[in-house]
Amino acid sequence: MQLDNRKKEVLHAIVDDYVSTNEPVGSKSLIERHNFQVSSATLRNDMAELEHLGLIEKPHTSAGRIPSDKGYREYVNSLMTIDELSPREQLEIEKRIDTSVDEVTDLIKNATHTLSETTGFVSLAMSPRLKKSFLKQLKILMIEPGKALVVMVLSAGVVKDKVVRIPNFLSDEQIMKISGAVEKHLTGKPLDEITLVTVESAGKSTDVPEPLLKQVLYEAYAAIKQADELNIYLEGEHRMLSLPDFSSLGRARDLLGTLSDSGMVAGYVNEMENAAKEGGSDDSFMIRIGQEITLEGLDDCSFITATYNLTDSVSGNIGVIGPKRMLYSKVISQIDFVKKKLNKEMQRFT
Amino acid sequence: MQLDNRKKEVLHAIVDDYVSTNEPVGSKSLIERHNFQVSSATLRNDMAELEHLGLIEKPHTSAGRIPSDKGYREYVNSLMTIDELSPREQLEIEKRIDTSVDEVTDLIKNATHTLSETTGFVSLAMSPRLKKSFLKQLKILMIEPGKALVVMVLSAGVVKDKVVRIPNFLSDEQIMKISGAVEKHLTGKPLDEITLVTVESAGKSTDVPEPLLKQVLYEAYAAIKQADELNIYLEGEHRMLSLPDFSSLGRARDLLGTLSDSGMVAGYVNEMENAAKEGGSDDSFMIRIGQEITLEGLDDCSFITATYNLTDSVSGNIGVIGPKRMLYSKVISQIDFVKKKLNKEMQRFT
DNA sequence: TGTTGGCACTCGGAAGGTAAGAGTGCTAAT
DNA sequence: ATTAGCACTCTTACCTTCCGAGTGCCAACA
Repeated sequence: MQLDNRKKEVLHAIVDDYVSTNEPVGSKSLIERHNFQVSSATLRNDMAELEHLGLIEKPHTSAGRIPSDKGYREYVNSLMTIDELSPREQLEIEKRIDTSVDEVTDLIKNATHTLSETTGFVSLAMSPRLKKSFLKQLKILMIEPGKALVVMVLSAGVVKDKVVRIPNFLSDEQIMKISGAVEKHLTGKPLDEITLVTVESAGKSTDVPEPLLKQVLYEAYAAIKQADELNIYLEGEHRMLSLPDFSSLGRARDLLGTLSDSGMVAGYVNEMENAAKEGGSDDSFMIRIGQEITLEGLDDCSFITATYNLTDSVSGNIGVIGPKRMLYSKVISQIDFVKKKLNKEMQRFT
Repeated sequence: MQLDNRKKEVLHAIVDDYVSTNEPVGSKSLIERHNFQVSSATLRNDMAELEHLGLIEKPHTSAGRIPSDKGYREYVNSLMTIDELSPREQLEIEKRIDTSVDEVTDLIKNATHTLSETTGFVSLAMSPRLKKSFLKQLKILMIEPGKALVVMVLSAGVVKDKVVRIPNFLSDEQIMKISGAVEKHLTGKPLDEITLVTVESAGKSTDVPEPLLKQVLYEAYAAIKQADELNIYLEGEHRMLSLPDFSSLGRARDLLGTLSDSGMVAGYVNEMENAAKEGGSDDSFMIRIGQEITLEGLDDCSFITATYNLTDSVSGNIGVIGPKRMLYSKVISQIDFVKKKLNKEMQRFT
């Protein structure tokens, strides 16, 4: 995209003005508000050019221009500058995140909540991708005949457990034997390398009769697999209703309808993450604008996520879904700050 | 409320018509749609009377009448008849609730989801009130230096746990001692009878040095208290946006804003439950209509909940928040059916 | 070649005015 | 107690008009 400097400034100004006023911006008001040393007619020529390039568009013939998805994209990629949050703002966020929690999950939820409050948009976080973390402990505890609890401690400092059904007549002792054998064989293995076969071979060394053993091992395997399932935390959906961008009930309904299917959103975030990894983009933010988002009803939204790290190999995402008419630089620095705060606090757990 | 038969029929008809058409109903359309053996002028007189009694009201001078909160209340209390769901509908619900889950919590979530889908409204469920359930097992497991897991098995078939911090230099053995002592003293006690004092005295019999012991016991106590905290599950908030009753963005925003504070909703449900218990109402449904609801933004809603039972003494609530312009009898039978299904499936866990 | 002033043109939105329709309350008659 | 009739009210939809912001283009200019 080869734009001369003034055209860049014009696009920049249009985005800024439109974001702050929510009105299509015309050549005249552009002159009034910014210090362009040229006349409105000149800007009109520039704007016609920008429109030709698909960076801005007009809602109808006699209105000003608004940025197109492509225009926002250009703005985000090359035009905007991101500056740090002011100390005030930083303090505000630090005050909000409650870090006196005992589990990583709570910390993430807190961060998500804070992010939604500070941005005024929908925030979301994915639970850490635990596939790459390894098993530090695994215990099967007898709860009552027919019922046991599989407790797993993972390298990332996370504890997971699951109630499982076991054959009724297994004794406490037998369970302990199995538990010990499984733990011995699996400790140190990353979750994504543990398969049903691995688990079953781990149980071989016990003298528990075959079919019973097999059932317990299967349940243990299921518990392990459940441990690396991804959760998503979404917050502040209702805030979208306060934005003029969603003052049409139809849009709002489509948006919230889609967001209510959290599994679908989680899937999309995962796709984004994978695409970013493959694309080799070392940019720390993933940004999708408007129609770039393939989820239904998010045409007027932008999706911005960052990656937090629980350990070197275990990470997750945290970010925001807002109107595409947003203060990108501000929101990005807010996400960035929350992410950093999260990374720092997470060290306590690992 | 002494109403002659025809007036009752008129109110009944007005509610029915208004619920199904969402239009204020006038004397003429009332005649057309129902088999009143009198003229519209007579109905007009009756309606004037009903309005005088505060049971119906008109949005403006030249419109038909709509039921007031009091009118709905009369309808719900004395006018409507509740009939069972058709076999079709029953089947539909049974098909939807996935009962192949391992934990009570998942069952409740499933039921809530189903209820929202079948009614088309917001559904909600409270987790079981575990105060009255007693401790069957309590184990403190060492995870790593400074960190332990408190696992509790409750009489209601529920397993709860919490990661807690403990002094770094406590040994595995010491923790096991404490765990054993606490379990021995507390097993069989209902949760609401366990206090910090109880827990601390339970630890006396160990030979672990005082300040360390005290910290562990405190954490154990905190874990127990956390176990009986109430959770609320809310589903389908976005469905409200599809209802004509909330086609005004302002109303919709207020409603979803309030619902987003799940703690507040949970508190309200609890209040309702307590009020019902004190009132000695043996009615199995709690119904709040319009302004009867003290939560902000729910003026146009009705709140209907029923009580499910996990055990004799452990119960929770499940229900619906919908527009007050709803098919009460249908919704009530839907909730009733889901509740019964839930009660039945829960027996598996206890 | 890029910039500028000028001007005719377009279109959406606000304002105002009218007509239709549904429903009411009241009165007088049955 | 019930009914027919009628004047009155109020909302809604629809039309017309008008204003202003903004555009594109042209001819003149540096």
